[in-house]
Amino acid sequence: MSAEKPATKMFIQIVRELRGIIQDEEIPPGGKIPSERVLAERLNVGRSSIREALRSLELLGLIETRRGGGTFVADFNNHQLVEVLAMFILQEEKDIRNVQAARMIIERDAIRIVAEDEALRSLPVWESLLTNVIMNGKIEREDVMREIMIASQNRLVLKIWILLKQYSNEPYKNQSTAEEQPIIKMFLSELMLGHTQKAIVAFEEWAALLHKGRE
Amino acid sequence: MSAEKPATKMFIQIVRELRGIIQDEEIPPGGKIPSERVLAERLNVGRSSIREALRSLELLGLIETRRGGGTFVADFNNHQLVEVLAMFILQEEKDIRNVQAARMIIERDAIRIVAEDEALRSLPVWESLLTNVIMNGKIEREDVMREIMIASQNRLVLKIWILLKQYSNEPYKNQSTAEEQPIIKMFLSELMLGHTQKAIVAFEEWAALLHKGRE
DNA sequence: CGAAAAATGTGGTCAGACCACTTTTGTTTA
DNA sequence: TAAACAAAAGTGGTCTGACCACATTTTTCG
Repeated sequence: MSAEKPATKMFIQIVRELRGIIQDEEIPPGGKIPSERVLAERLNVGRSSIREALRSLELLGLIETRRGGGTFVADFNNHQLVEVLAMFILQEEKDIRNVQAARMIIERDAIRIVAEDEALRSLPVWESLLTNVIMNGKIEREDVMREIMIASQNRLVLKIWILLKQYSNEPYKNQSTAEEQPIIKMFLSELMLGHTQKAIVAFEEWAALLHKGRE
Repeated sequence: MSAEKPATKMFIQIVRELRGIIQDEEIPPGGKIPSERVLAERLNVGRSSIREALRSLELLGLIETRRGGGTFVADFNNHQLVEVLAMFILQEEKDIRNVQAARMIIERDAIRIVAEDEALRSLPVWESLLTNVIMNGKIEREDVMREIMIASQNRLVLKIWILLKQYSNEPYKNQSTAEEQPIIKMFLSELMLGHTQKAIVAFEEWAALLHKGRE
């Protein structure tokens, strides 16, 4: 009949209440949430139910817990979510090429973002990297790309990138070879000039070079 | 076994083990997971710890539970994830933008891949979608993009896309408006013709249109 | 006053107990 | 034999109470 079932699971309900509490009491990121025992009494449920809800939120990276300390509202920027999902989703991906492809998609776009933004492409870091290549002749692709990923200012994408990087597990450790240097220089130069397409072309040549040297 | 200091939280560890079990025993989507009591004994932990892990995965929509029935691995799709994350994060407009941006990066590249491949852009599905737009006038952006993601043949990227989609999915099932239709038609046409740039431009106009209609 | 020590608070984990519900099993019956 | 029914077993849902390990606060004492 119309008898109200607990349509939503208890722990989902608790998640809702929790959000209400955080909101009503204006607990800021980093702020402390009432203890599990207090919450249990306040919401009239068992502590274990409270914990199930809290653990869920923790897995999502929405709260942090410190043993002996308490539970705190997390900084929304560290989603543990990505890692956990990766555990389930990436696991079965044996095909490294897919990972590599995914990574390049992200990298390519980050380059575009940086190149097309006056402020971003003017960051001193590119000049610094370029100088480094010319002077020392050694630089790692990963380091360059990390700077670009960071510059592109999307933490979520950065997170995914780092994750893919771990999974692709490539032997890119090599110092840049003499063959690589002119490409790197061109890449960075075009990037700083805001020539998106040329920068991406150079980027792809660079990638192809490394890839070729491995088979 | 020695007294190991669990660097990672117990319930996270259990999540890992769970993944291993699902993998090793090749439990398919919809398949049944061992009962909580069995798992507790098998992993030598308390049932409550098992439950905390399971509840976390349930919140992520990775498993389903049926009271009295059992626990089952789910098919990644519409589950609490969106709702819960929205509940906590939606206020942070910035994060949503990041998700949306990440999603568009992937979509844009998938379009490129399809458009630049003779065989892919010739798939009958595009003609079918186009017809659908013209005849019924209604089509969802999500459905179109899903076809493109699938066609681009990178399962990993497809999965990431699904994840991001859940994160950012707009609550409204907006049918395509009259305003949208010409853009959709142009998009699909250019795609089929292999005009990558034009297709992407149309794609972005489409996105902008949807985005605009929401503020 | 300041440092050491004790008390308190908090999350982490476990064990056991019911409950409500579903599935399986076993028995009876048409 | 086959269908229908009833009993038993299995499973998730929840609560309680008990320790533990660690962190913070309070008290005590030099």
